Amino acid sequence: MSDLLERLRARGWRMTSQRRVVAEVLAGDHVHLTADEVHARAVERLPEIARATVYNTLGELVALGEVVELSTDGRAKRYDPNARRPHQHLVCSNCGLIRDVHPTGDLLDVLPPAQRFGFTVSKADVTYRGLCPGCA
Amino acid sequence: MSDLLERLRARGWRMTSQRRVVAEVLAGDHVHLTADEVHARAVERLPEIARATVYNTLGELVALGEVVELSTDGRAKRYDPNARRPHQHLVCSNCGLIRDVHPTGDLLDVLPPAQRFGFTVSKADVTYRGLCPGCA
DNA sequence: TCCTACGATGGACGAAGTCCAAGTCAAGAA
DNA sequence: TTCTTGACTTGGACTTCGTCCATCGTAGGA
Repeated sequence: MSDLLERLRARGWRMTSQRRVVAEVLAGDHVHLTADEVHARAVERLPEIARATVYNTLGELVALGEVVELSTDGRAKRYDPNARRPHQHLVCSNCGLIRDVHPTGDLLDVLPPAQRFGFTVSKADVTYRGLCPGCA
Repeated sequence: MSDLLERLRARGWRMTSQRRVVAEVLAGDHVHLTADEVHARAVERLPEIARATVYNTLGELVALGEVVELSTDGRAKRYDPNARRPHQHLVCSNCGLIRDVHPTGDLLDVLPPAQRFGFTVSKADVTYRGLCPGCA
């Protein structure tokens, strides 16, 4: 994750304790926290950090392409730090557990030209749904 | 759409003017209205209809499998009456236009067992993103 | 060390959705 | 047809998630 901080600094990001803490909270695989969860964990390390700062920082990380935003359930958006390797998501319909998955092949290939209605299609976001081992 | 009303009645739905109006507002293809849009159109036909009633009715239609709920942008949920024929969605990244599309093949096939983490995967929701003819 | 523009703060605000107590009415019973 | 009743509707308060903004603080260059 420190390479993330390096990349951000290289792009002219002013490094503050708040931004560092948010970036650290997001470290890891299969991490899909809501903004409030990020804030709660950030507060443990930096008690004064404001909710608005977390929202601002998450928005910037998304704009920089370092984090992807997902809304799998229509409730709070979740933030996924694994943005550098494209992937999709597998969600448990019962408990909400989310895993990053890598389908084989190109998902755009299965959408024939006649089904594109003249759109220039550039990506496909897939949410696989089912039951996780614990809920099945 | 009147067959929808028949199906609902057959399932023991008490038919009220409010429910009828909501069902009528949702008629058609490529319809993807938000709850507030449904309410606005319902009010044109039945001025006293309450927002809560629209939410209740939409929730019931979803529970009955007659309407699918989608959240393509993390903002308000949208309601798609074309629930009887499985399909996916193609969304314009610029203006938000949504079309129903039918990809070829089974989208579950491209997720290898090793990528399922023990989940029982039952469906795949796909959002294709790109630019519509008007925005390209 | 000093400056200053960029970032953080926190409280108000807004959008989307839920909840609930009280009133209304669809549809079966008589 | 009228009666009855439980299901449905109403509207306003409330919750959650997120944004905005005026003011304050500070990272990092001079």
